[in-house]
Amino acid sequence: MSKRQIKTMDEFSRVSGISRPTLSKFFNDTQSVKPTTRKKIELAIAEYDYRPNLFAINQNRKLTKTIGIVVPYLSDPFFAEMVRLIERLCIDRGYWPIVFSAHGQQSLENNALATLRSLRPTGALIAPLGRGSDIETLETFVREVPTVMFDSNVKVGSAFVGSNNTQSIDIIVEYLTRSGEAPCFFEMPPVNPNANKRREAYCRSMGRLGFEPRVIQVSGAGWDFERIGLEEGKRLIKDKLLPTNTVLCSNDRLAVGLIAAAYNMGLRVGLGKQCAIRVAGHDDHPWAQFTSPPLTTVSQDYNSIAAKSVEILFDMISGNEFNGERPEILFDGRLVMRSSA
Amino acid sequence: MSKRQIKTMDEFSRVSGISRPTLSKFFNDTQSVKPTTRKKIELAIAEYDYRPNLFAINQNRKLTKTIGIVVPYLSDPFFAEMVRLIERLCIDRGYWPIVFSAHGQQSLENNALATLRSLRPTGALIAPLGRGSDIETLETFVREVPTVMFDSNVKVGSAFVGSNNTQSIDIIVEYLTRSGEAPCFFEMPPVNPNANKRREAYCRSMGRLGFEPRVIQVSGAGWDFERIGLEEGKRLIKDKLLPTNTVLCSNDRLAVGLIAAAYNMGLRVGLGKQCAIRVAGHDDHPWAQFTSPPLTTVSQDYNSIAAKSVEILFDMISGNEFNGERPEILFDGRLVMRSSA
DNA sequence: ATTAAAATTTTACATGAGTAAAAAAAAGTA
DNA sequence: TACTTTTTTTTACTCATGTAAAATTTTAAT
Repeated sequence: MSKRQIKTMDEFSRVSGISRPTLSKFFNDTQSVKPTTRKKIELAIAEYDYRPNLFAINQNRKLTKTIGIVVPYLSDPFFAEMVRLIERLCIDRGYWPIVFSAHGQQSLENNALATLRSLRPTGALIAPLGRGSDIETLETFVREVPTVMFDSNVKVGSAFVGSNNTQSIDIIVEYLTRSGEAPCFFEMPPVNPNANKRREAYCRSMGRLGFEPRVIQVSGAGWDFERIGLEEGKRLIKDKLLPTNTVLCSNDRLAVGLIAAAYNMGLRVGLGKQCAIRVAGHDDHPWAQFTSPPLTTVSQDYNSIAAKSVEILFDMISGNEFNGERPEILFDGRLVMRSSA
Repeated sequence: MSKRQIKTMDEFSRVSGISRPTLSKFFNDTQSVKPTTRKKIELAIAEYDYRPNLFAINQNRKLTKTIGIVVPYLSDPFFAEMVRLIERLCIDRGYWPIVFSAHGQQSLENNALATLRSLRPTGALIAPLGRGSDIETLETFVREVPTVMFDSNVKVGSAFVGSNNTQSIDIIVEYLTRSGEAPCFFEMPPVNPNANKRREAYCRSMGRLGFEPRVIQVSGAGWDFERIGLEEGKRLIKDKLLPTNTVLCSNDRLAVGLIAAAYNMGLRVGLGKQCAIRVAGHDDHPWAQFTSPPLTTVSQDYNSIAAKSVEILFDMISGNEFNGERPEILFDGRLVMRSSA
């Protein structure tokens, strides 16, 4: 390594003795040049430590080889994990994923979309804020770049991949009623369509099983779900406002807060005789296994959602129109029985 | 909005009636053109929804206006939060932050550095993997781009910002010994210098206070700290291998696991008479407030670390050499008393 | 109205690659 | 060896913006 600093492909062409167009071919697809040439280039790279300038590369390509990923809240382990999976899948296909987080704010989501747009990406995978999203901005965006929406189904973009909330809520309600008292449903004001879907699914499931649905909606805004679960949970317990001793939470983060609240109020959580309250969640968040007691929940199929989103996106990119339809693919959840319910 | 699609600054120049160089000036610094001109441009932007192509912009600038952020593990809420703060600070200075996560793997860290390098960023903020980092790659990187290291002090790069582990461990050891039994120290094989610093600080503090230090190092690799805390914690409790009933964990994530382990083994955690074990952590992770019981810990000063890192980076970018010295700035921790210890 | 200063426009070239077409060289085959 | 096919080189143009220098226009001040 470390002769002099090579900055351009032209210089690198001179020192390596390979013509620039051939180098260009090589950097776009290593396999597209003869093995002997490839060897020579790879040796020269090792010696001069040259890498093409990403800006120059992407400016001129019509296919940018850039994929935008936008999530509402990167500090939420669900999205952190989804991003990890999606990033990997994009890299494997030779693309360059760029991640943006809206940090829960519409202005930042719009900002991310604007920045992303000016990168002229090949495609984008967006988990929108949901209720907080600026639909018009989203629509402008998807008109310009092939986009798959995931997680939260705002009706924009030409495809959606997410969880089958109806099915997943169904199995957990079914489990809870079967193993004990029928649950009430604990939620905060919905931030996205999933939350609504889940409440509706809960009501239907309860109805079908012959129980009266009981929805407890507490106040609270933002993405600080655990805090809301904790504070509102304490209040509900103190004022005895929970209609049942089995609580199905709209998501795991809320459940984490509620379990903390129960502990704080001296209520033992779990399914044993000596327990005062059962708590269940939804998502199988990374934290769910480390609550005390571990959280019974229903998992979202992270891997399938990520894989399918990416697959559909690349279908779209290669011109597949899905017969003019907007595919909506939902993956089933799986019951994860632990000891909180 | 929505006349025809404007794709280049040239087109935009024609439809807006403003010359291209003036537009260029405007997009680089809104304030650098006359108010009347600015108004005209802003109106035209609103009408035609034009944004300059980021690749073309950055290719040609010597100052790229791009800042790279590299963290070892984005799913760790500590880093997620740091990224959030740093991103914001960079944007406020008119720069474009790009985030990379090594996902705990050396190959991915190297990959991120390579990609970042080919973006020719103005500067970079790196929280290295630590023990898993490829020092040579890091050194090559920092030779080329102004870099501030944070969180984990591998001795590379021209500045470091992090926590004062000596001080922070000191106050929690002091608190624990003062309020009850002296703690043992629970750790896993160190992934970075912080872990070592903390163990050493623990031993010194204990020595100074006249206690015998007792370090319990369990096995386990990777970044799945909670799992290690849970599984090894269960083993330690079952086999009665904990030398004391007060445990100071090397970090909060380990403590989260240990609290779950204690619950699982029927041990009540807390500082009351009827509690069997006290658990304390380090970092004040976002989750620390939602364990059962809430975790007593010592906070890292997220805001100061982020702010100072960015400040120093921009100092470096504007040519400040710090008299040839490598500044190492450490922020003190603050004791966060909750009920786990 | 005159003059000076500030801002904008005109003109022209730079950046670092992608890419197309024709010519040349290398490899494979009969 | 001659011929065909594949690969590489040569040449030249493109992309969308940055940026410098000179000419022009606008604004402000006298």
